[in-house]
Amino acid sequence: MLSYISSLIALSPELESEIKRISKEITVPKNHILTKTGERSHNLFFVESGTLRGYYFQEEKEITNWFAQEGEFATCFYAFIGGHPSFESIQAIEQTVLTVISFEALKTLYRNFPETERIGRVITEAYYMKLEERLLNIRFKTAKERYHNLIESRPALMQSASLGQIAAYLGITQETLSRIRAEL
Amino acid sequence: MLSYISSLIALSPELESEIKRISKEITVPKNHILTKTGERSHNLFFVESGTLRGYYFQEEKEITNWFAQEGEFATCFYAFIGGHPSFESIQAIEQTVLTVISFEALKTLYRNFPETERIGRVITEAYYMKLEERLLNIRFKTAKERYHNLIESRPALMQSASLGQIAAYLGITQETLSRIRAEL
DNA sequence: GAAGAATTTTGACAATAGTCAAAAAAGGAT
DNA sequence: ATCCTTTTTTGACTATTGTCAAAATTCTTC
Repeated sequence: MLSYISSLIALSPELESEIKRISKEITVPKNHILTKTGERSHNLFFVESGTLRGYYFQEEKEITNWFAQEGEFATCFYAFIGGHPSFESIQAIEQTVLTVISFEALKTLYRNFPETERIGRVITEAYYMKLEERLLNIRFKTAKERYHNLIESRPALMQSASLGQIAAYLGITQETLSRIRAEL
Repeated sequence: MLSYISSLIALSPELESEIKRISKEITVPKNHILTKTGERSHNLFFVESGTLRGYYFQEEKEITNWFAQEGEFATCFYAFIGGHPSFESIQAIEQTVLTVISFEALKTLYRNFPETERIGRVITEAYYMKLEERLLNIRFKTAKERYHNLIESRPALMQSASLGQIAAYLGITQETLSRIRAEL
């Protein structure tokens, strides 16, 4: 995480040691749940290796909303920007190494090192742009195109995520995805 | 705009007069273009009455990306969060009364009245949640459901926006929308 | 108010994606 | 290795949406 952050802002030795102090690295096994729907205490995660997914329930069914892989930040974004309770759960879909910072610690960091506010902005921006891109994709591309896009942009996902998770993410049924896959 | 802002943060007399000083109300006619793709100087708009649309070109075709109506903020959001050049254009689709604040003035406002940062956060949040909702809609609802949703949530849009604009916004073709409409 | 432009509707057809049900394959635990 | 569970694939059929072309309607402008 530090090397990623240092690509965003200048990292003074004091700031670096402060970030080290408030963050901790953890390793979670496959299927481990990091955040549950409705939870009020929030963390910002940075994926060092492995994969996380964000999901929630809709009409009894689990809907996978996003994936985060190596080098990406992940959090319940709605809670991140608004301080609301999380409406989605976050789960590791394979063994994952994470750096964790609590929202409280992050706020204190913003106060003591104002230049770190940029981190928050960059996360917001990245989240928003990804969402925008997905919306365009789904509005104007066929399921097949979206699937091939996903393979290109996140090849590693194909190993770790299940068909059902990928299908929900792409907004299609499992069966359709299975057929698209068989075609090649 | 002031009455909307006062619902978000306490509005001291000084802050109120400062906002009045840096913002100006303008009236633009139908089809007037407020922001062009690629522009570097940006404004935040607040719609007092009327309707704006954000759009851009993709493969020669104009794609309507969003609508903003009475009581909503509108801007090229990507530029708003990241300070990038605008990738979309903003146009009034009917006679529209707007309050305008430039990004520069807004930054100065943030500095002088830190409580106004909340405004930026609320705008970000609203934008993000709307986008998220749209993505869910389009992932799991049929064109018909999405159209009826839109009628419910923005009845006034049906008068001011053209069929093609609404169709692009919903991610369907004009013909399909026309047929959905005819069914009732 | 007529001519021309733009927008909307309709038709016929094709392609895409969904549904429900069952079979096949893969993964885990004992 | 075998049984059990979960995931993935396949089949048959249906529903939804897109495409291309033309007709009808509405909106502008002179």
